[in-house]
Amino acid sequence: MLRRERRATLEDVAKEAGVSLATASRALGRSPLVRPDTVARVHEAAERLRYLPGGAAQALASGRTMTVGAVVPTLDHAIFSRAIQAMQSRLAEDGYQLLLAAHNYDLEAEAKAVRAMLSRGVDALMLVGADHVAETWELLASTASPVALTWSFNSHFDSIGFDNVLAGRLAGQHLIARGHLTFGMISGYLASNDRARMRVAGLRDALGAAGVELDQTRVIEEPFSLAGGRTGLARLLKGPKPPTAILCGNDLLAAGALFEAQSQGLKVPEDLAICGIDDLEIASHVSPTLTTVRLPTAALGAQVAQHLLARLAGQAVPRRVCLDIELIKRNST
Amino acid sequence: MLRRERRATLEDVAKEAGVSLATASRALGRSPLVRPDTVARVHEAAERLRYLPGGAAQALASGRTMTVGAVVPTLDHAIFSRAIQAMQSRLAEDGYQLLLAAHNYDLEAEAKAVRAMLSRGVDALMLVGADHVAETWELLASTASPVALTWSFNSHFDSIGFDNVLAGRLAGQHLIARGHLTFGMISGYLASNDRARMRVAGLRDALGAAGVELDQTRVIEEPFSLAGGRTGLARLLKGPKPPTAILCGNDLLAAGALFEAQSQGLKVPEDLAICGIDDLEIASHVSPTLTTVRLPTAALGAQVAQHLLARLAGQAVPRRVCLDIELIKRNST
DNA sequence: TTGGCGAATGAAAGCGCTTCCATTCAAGCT
DNA sequence: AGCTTGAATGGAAGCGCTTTCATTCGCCAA
Repeated sequence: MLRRERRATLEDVAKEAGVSLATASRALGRSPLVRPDTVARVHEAAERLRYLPGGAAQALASGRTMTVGAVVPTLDHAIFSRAIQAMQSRLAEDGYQLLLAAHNYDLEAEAKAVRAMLSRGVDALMLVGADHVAETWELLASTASPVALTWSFNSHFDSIGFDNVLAGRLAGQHLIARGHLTFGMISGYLASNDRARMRVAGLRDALGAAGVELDQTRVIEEPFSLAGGRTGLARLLKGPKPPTAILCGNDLLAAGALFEAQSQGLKVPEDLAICGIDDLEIASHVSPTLTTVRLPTAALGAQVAQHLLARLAGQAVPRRVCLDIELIKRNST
Repeated sequence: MLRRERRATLEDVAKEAGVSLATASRALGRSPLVRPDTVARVHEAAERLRYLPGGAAQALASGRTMTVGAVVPTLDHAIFSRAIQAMQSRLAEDGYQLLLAAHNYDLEAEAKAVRAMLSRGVDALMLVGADHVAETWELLASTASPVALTWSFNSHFDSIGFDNVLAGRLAGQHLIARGHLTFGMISGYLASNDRARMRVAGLRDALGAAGVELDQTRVIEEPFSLAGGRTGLARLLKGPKPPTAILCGNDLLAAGALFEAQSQGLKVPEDLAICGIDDLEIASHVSPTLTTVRLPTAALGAQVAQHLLARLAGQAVPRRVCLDIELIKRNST
């Protein structure tokens, strides 16, 4: 049953339909210069031969690959996988494919991925954050393809993201308003992650405005996970004068902290207030439900796709899009 | 600062290095037929010109795209995003890129994605499950690229997965052993999802062996999410003679069911035993911790990549790989 | 009838690589 | 010295498309 015949080419189709290569190409490529009945003949021929266009040849001849690249830190966080999912659906609507790479917060690996994608050929590219090594910046600067930076902002490239400082600040103001005076923060690793650093800065900002200091030793770095949240809180509680309110870099950390607090016998929010960032599904299902700052990540993904698509279509687009974020007050604070 | 010079081509590099096109190509392509000092000269020239190979041309000339495609139902479940993440890392090690598409359990969309990838050009392809429309099967049968089906098995294509029936059966046997007699199952949607159907079958199997029936009305279909688990359990409890033990199609449903049980004042596991499938991180952090069947999804992803890579390298590989799964007993049963 | 024009089609030139084949040259033999 | 041999290199033919430019043809106005 193996068919060893070589894959049909456009030339075969043209022959089968009794037209020239050029006409066949135009007929399949929705060009307006072909008579409708010719278009039909060519399509039938293509169908009959089970013709599949050869992407490599198309790309070489046209200069377009119909592919968009995305380079993210990881897919292991719902945040990114959801954004990617949304982005891919939107791209697919316009016939674009998605080339994906994750670098696990290794910026050298990121540079390699960007280089590979640019070499491989992508019509546009999205990256996360504004923390990149020099090689990455050079690569981005020298490519002709549209580039979108996401999650945070940068003045040299189109950026679509949210105000991460504000996220920290909203949480901080809320906690201050609740009367807390001793704070802690459980963050992801700060190196290679400008988003995380900005959230800390935002919290510090809000506290500062109320005359409260956030001691550096009270900012704990842990992996973005439930386990990270648990050990993070455990570390915080071990110190002198444990905080009565903590902000977590994301909801996974927050949920982990919540579980740890409960297993240490602390009442949330009475003994300890916990605030997250992201608004993952889990935030509204744990008890107490989790106060958090909602980040519209699916929308982010869709917008990035939309933005890139528009640029590819030659349309004018804003160089900077800042999506709204919002504090969701629930019962953990 | 914009550089409008057209991107350097291999010909430019060859000229710069004072060698022929052929030699330049060989020098950059780790061919053994070039003198080391020539290789060095060419590399320096490439560096100097900031040469990036043109993927389209490489693909057209060599017939290899250095790209592997993956088509998954969704990235919104940790299960898939983790597998994809692992797969991508492994592929990257060998210089392959990952083209990704999600179809949201829409098998027609899946066929479109497969067609697009095959057309675009992928050297190998991975799909999830063995539920596919005719067009997909035809496409897979007529391509020369290696194909791997994952999660479940199929005799016509290489398959890498686990025994989903066994997953259901392990859970069922465990619950039976705990003395339960009235069961329910909260599953994802069964249409377009052979994995889900097999898990139900496995449970039914185990119960049957103990002389217990699983009524069809006790198999609830809900979206794979915490919310789905909640409403699923709520529906189950509303019926006559509510179950004392339930199996959930995945851990998200199980955690949701657990939250719902607790908010309805049921004690788990005393009043109700809950068992999940997947062993997500959350399973070991909720209280009571969740009994579940561990599926090695990250390993799955890595193995798929490994398998495809081996086939691309012309090595012999098993046509069927069944990964071990294991019941993890915790405190929810 | 003839010239002119636009619509539809065809011929052919690449796109930037890989790779087969031919060529060159130095070293190792007899 | 003359010949074989193998290593290193160059020449050139594609890979399968898109797109520019030229050509053909029918039709209308003159």
